[in-house]
This record gives sequence, C-alpha cells and structure tokens, in this order.
Amino acid sequence: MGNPTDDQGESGSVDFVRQKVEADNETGKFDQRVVTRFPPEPNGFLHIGHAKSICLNFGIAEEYGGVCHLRMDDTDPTKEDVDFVEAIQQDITWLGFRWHGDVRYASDYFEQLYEWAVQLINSGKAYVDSQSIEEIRRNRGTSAEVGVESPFRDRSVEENLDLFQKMRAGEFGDGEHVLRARIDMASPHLIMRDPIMYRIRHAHHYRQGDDWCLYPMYDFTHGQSDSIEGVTHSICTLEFENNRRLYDWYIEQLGIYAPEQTEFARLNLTHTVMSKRRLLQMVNDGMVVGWDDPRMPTIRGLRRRGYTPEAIREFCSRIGVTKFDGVTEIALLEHCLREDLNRTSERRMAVLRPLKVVIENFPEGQVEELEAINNPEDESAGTRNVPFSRELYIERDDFMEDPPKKFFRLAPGREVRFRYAFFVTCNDVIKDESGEVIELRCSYDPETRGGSAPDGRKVKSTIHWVSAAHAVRAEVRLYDHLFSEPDPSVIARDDDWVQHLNPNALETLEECCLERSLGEATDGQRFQFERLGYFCVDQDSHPETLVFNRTVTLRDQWAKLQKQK
RNA sequence: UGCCCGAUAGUGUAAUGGUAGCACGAGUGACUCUGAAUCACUUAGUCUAGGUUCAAAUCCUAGUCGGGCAACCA
Repeated sequence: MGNPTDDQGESGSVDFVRQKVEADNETGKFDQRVVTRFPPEPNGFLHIGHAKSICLNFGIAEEYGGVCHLRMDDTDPTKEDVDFVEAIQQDITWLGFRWHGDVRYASDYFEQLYEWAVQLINSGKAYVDSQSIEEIRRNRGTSAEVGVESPFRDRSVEENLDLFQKMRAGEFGDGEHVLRARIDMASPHLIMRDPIMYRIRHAHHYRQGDDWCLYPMYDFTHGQSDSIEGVTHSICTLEFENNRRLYDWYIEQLGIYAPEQTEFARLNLTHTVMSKRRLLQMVNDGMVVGWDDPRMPTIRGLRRRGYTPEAIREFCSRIGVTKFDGVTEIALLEHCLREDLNRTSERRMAVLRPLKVVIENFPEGQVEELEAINNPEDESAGTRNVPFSRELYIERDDFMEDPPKKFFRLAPGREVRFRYAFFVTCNDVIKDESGEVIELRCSYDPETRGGSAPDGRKVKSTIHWVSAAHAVRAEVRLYDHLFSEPDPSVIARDDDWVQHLNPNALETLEECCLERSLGEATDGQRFQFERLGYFCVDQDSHPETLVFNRTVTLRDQWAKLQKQK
C-alpha cells in the first residue's frame, strides 16, 4: 500500500478528488474500499489528455491501497474495433500502469443490462417509443420550452415487454423503435426528458458478433457497469456533470449498489488539439503520417517523439486536478521532459548542418582519441572516446563571419574550445562563387589537449564538432509544436483551422554528421546531442540509414536573445 | 429563455474563516569545457457589488464573464 503523503510535496495538500476519497474512507462510506476505473471507448487512440485521467484513476487506486479496472466502454458497434483495444492496453502499459484483473468490457454486461431494462419496464419506468428520430428530437423541446410526451408513452407493461423482446429478436429495422426511460418530459434538465436507453442497430459488434441488434446507450450502461464492478469512485470529465443526475437515477430505480461519480476538468494544452475529430482528420488528410506521428499528442506519437513515461506522469502530477476548465502551457510538459531527459540521457556530439573545418597545423592522417563524459548528471554512465582529426565538421550556426556583439562562438581570428578537444582559432574563410561560406581554415593549439590552456587563457565558448572521416551520416527530423496558434479553442472552433498548423512542425535534415559512437544506435534509444537538444532513434531507422527525431530542444539563451530583436 | 458547473500572478495550482504560497514562463545576475544543467534575485494575483464575522480567496445574496447540456455518440 502506498502512502499518499509521500507524493504531496511540501504543501501537504491533495486535490479535491483525493480529498473526497479520504473523506469517504474516514466515514466508511465504501468500507474503506477504493475501486476506480479507466473507461475508454475503443474507437481511437489515447492521447495526453487520457494520460491525465489514467494517472488520476490508477494513481488514486495505488495511493489508497485500492485497485483500478480497465474497462472498454463499447456500446456502439459502429465505431469500435479490437485494434483500438490492443492499442489502448499497450499505451497504458507503456505509461507504467497495470489494471486489476482482466480487461473488462461493458459489452460483457449486455445480458444483465437487458434484464435491468425489463425490470424498469415492469415497474413502469421504461417504455418502447415508436416515434421517428425526428419526432423524438422535436418533441424533446428546448431549454426554453418543455418537451411533448410521446403518444406511445402510456403503453401497457405487457405491450412494452412484448415489443422490447421483439426488438431484441431482430423483428424490427434500425430506428423503428427505441426504449426510453419514463421520467419527465417537462424536466428543466434536458437529460431527464425520457432519455433513450436502447436503440436498434443491426450491426456487427467486434466482440459480441451478431448476438445483439439492440444496443444500450452510454447512460444506461456506464453507471451500472461501475455498479457491477463495485467501483467506489467513478471519476470522469466535466462534460458528464449533467449526466450524473441520470447516472444516479438508473442506479436508484434499479436498487443496486451505488458508486459515486466525480467530475474533473479534462486537459487542454497550448499549441495542440485533443479532439478526436481533428486528430482523425489530420491523419486522414495526410497532414501527419499517422496516429504515431511524433507531432501528434497521442501517447504513441509522444512515445515515438522520444517522451518518457516518467516525464508524462510527472507532468500529470504537476498540473493538478480541479474543476476549472483551463489551458495548460505546453512549456510545462516540455520542462518535465527536459528534467527527466537531462538526468537520464547520455550525451553525444552531432552536427546537424555541417560546415567543414580544416585544422591546418594538424598532421594529415593522424587521429587523436579524446575522452568524453557520457552523462555529467550520472557518473556511472562513464566515458567514451571521440576521434579528432585534421578535417572536422562544426555547426553552421556556430560560425559567423561578421559576428554581432553577444555572439561568442567561432569567427575570423577568434579562438574557441572544441568540446573535449583543443582550442581552435579560425584563420581563413573560404567561400563559393555565390559568396557562401563553405570551409574554415583553422589552427589548433596542441597544448590545450583536453580543453584547458596551461597558460591559463580563457575562451568565450565551447562548440561541438565531429571528425569528418569518422562521421556517421544520418537523417534528423526536427519537430516543433503542431500548431503555431497557442489557444486550442481557436483551432477547435475555426472552420479554417488548418491555417493554424505550424508549417515548421517538421523539418527534415538529410546530411547530418554524428560522432562515431552513434553508429550502433537502435530504435528508441535517447541521447542528448550536446548544445542542441534531446534526440531519439526513430522506428524508420536502419543500420545503413540512421534516422533520429528531435524530442525537444535544449533551453537556448542565444536563440532567445535573437528572438528579442 | 431553462438547468448544471466554474472564476486566485501571463499559465497551471495551494491556502478549506486567521501571514495569499508553490511551479512553469518571463527578466536579471552568479557559475560553467553544453549560451545546457545548477544557484540567487526580480516580476506579477483573490471577477464585481453588497452582506455575515473581531477576521472572508474561503460562508451568504446578486451580478459579470467563461464552460457544458437539446446524437438512436461516449
């Protein structure tokens, strides 16, 4: 059993959902049981917003000595698929959580649900309505006017039973009848105006096959499923607040065990969207390469991008849980990512946009092996050797022919340190016909081997480099925010939302030069490319053609300075 | 027009009738063989108006603003 106080930080405070759990444990409302559940509909892939819910539900169970179920909310046969069931399990497992017992399915409760529906018919609380969809919709009324009762509302119990049985038996076509709860067509709560419990759908269910042509609605399924599983705290997002009234009504009418529904605000993140519809459209229209595109906020997208489960969980714990529907800055997610990656990633040198450097006073054919630290944050990561030779590559951005004031890197006549190697001075600049700098002629000081000068002289900066002869070529994909527009609600509302897509969300660099040791990097491995950012090996990578994804850049004072101008 | 929910620095949150804190961001500086990391400092807040109280971010009333509800979706 976990101790909740371990995770509460210095404030010692917990969110309102945990407070409720603690209060219930104190009063013994659920006999000290804590059972939560994560109930996705298997009709899409999980995203970072789901991660918040997963961390909440699994986290609470863990912290209070309870259990968390994984239940597929699969009551709409036209949308759900076994592939999603698979993917959902993979993603939750990758995030680091284990559900209690087997995966559960709302569709496994169909028979019980049917019996309960019959029970409600018998008690006069449900009836078969034979109005058309349009009539039902029209007669529901609006917020301003009450609804109109269906002419079929007062059918006898016998007739309802007979009709409902025939509905199940497949004697009617889609849409001919529905089963409705008999509540109050004049209720100020729209959801209580005789909500639909069952609809006819002659459709193949990915699990139940063709056993059913009658499918229960979410509201007639969710609460009872929670009840069957003995869930204590049914935690869901804000948009179900209105549904709680119905949730409780069904449970009460049925006289079954009552879980307690609590709603919290779903996660919104700047510079991205969480809506299934938008995400699907981006995949379908080829704006991204798939659900696992590293630009996507999906769990698989983030995973491929190089995010760690630890970073995502830390993020979820830091954003807190409230009922306020706000927007969290993606900078916080990135902060959590960097924090984790800084601690765990080995450092390497990689030159993304190579500029050739020739060390004129370094003997041709000679190679110096220099020792480099793998991870300054973790001594146990050890060291490695990097080869230094006469011809090297440095980052184009690390040289300026006519440097502005605060530019500390290489420039004509200037001396800088080559990381883990020597002090190097730029003597000459070679350009092509168009005037572009294509090569630097430099000299090195052999006395500075290892990076410091015996005479104590200092340099303003240290830059990374790669030995040309030993360089491993690679493709590097630079990722950035999916949308240039920070506010996701603008993207969600705007019909022309595609204009907000960030055209620079992906930039592919083909001829990058990596240090020798990166030659054996394999799928999923993460590194910090010094001074650039965190990168991971993409699944497209092969030993012949390495492919790296930029997970996130390092914080960059220089870039910030330039932006200010 | 009805019903439900919400509102604390730029952003996310804490304070549960008794000193408005924290984190991210932003800014400044120190340090540095990563313009990283680290460290220090600065920045900036209780939606409005009444009421209850010795005392209100917190309780009450009204208003304002924001979100949600009228799929045979979940």
